[in-house]
Amino acid sequence: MTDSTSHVRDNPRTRPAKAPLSRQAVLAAALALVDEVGYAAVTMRRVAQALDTGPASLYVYVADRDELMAGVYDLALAAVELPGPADGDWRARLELLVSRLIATLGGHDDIALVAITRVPTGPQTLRILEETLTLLRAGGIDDAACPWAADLLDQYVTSSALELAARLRDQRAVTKAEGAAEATEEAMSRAARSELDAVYGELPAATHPTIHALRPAMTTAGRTSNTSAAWKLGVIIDGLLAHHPQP
Amino acid sequence: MTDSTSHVRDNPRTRPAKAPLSRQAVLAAALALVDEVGYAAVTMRRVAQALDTGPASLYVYVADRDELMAGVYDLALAAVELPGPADGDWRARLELLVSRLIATLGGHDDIALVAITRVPTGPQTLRILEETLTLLRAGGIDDAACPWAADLLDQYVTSSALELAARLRDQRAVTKAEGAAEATEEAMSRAARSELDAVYGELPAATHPTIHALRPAMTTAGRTSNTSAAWKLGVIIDGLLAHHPQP
DNA sequence: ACCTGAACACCGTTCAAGT
DNA sequence: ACCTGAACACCGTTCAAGT
Repeated sequence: MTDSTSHVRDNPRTRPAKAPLSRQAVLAAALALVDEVGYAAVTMRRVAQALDTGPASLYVYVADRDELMAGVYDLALAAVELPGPADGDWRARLELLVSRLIATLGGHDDIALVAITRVPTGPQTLRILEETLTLLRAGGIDDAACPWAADLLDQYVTSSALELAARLRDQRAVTKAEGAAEATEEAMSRAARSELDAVYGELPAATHPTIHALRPAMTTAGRTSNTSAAWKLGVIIDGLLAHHPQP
Repeated sequence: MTDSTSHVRDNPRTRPAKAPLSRQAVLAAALALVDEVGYAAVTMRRVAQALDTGPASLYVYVADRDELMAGVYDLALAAVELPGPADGDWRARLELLVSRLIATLGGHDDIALVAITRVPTGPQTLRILEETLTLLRAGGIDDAACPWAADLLDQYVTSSALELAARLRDQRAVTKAEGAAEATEEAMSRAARSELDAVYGELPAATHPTIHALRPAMTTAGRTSNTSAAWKLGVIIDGLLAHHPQP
């Protein structure tokens, strides 16, 4: 559709007043593209195109694609509101913060991949780290253990966000494929899960007795439901409270 | 160096008896390349080159790059030995299994990225899942919770392997940069950590009081040391034992 | 001084044409 | 029947040449 109107958009007279390029504009355009075409498909060329310029122009504002994506990651985190006193004690607030982080990051496709390649250090990341450490301390976690605990929670957030993003991707693919008629959760349960169910379900008891025995549990509940997410986070926090390594 | 001898290697008479192509040969060549040039730099063209053929020939044995890497991932897991009765009770065995998984995957650069994009279902993956579930059951974890617990452990393994891979990459870069004279652990502590230390260390108490207060803990111990890995795994297992969600 | 067109050195994947 | 050369449609990044 861009082609049919390109000579109109290219015309300086009809072009929508093209705001001057800036780092913020580049990051915002890239984040919008992540949502539209997916993380992997966001190329320097496509970002440039969205900004009505050439790819070379982006390098005035970002060092390379990696650094651009790190900026997008931090920009996405700006939408995460910190829980307040009204949200309960430290544990309730920490659980709320973590679930907001997973929902926000997972809502921008695979943007959480940024946190896997490098340790993010943007202002929004630091804002959330500060809050996480504060809540952990309020929970009585040893000062020496707090950074490790925050790191563990971060690993959990990142991998959960990527799992959520994959789930949403599957969901979109299915609803798009089948005329978008059925409920979203229902649609997903057959598509993405059916192949995995087939793998686990057909393993013979002779070679994989435990997987075979747990077959109903492995399929019914779903590996990445909302209840499993809450359960996992509960495990980690209970573990933080229970774990006292031999001194 | 390939150039100087290319006309010799290209000569069928001097070429080392080029084994016939097979899926196993392709996977093995790709795994060797992952170790040599890194996960991101393993291209279809480079794998083909290592096998003295063209990239198109690979598509007889693998569907695409993603599926090739999934095969490499499973191949890498073949080296993981399952703990036996001599290794202690279920918990000791589970801890040993997890640390072997992290060490093995992390030793092949970013190969663990495979487990983030898709849920691996290769034979080696299933062998290890079977053992993990067996150990969890032996530990008294509820049948219904075992798949979730295994999933949580898998998230921990994957992200820890990627952290380890990043640490080893930094280490190699530093030791290579400075004449390879000093001890490896020592070399790393200044390079990869110093920039992160700078970020945390220079945050003012006014805006980030907790990070500021915990500054010594965040730098001294290191975010990804062996002790922190053991601590984190201990937290998760203690959490699995302590967590009993409201019924 | 700032911007960018064009080029460089790559990619994954396909398929017609060969053996 | 099997294999692959050559081509297609892309990449990220650089830099000389323009304004």
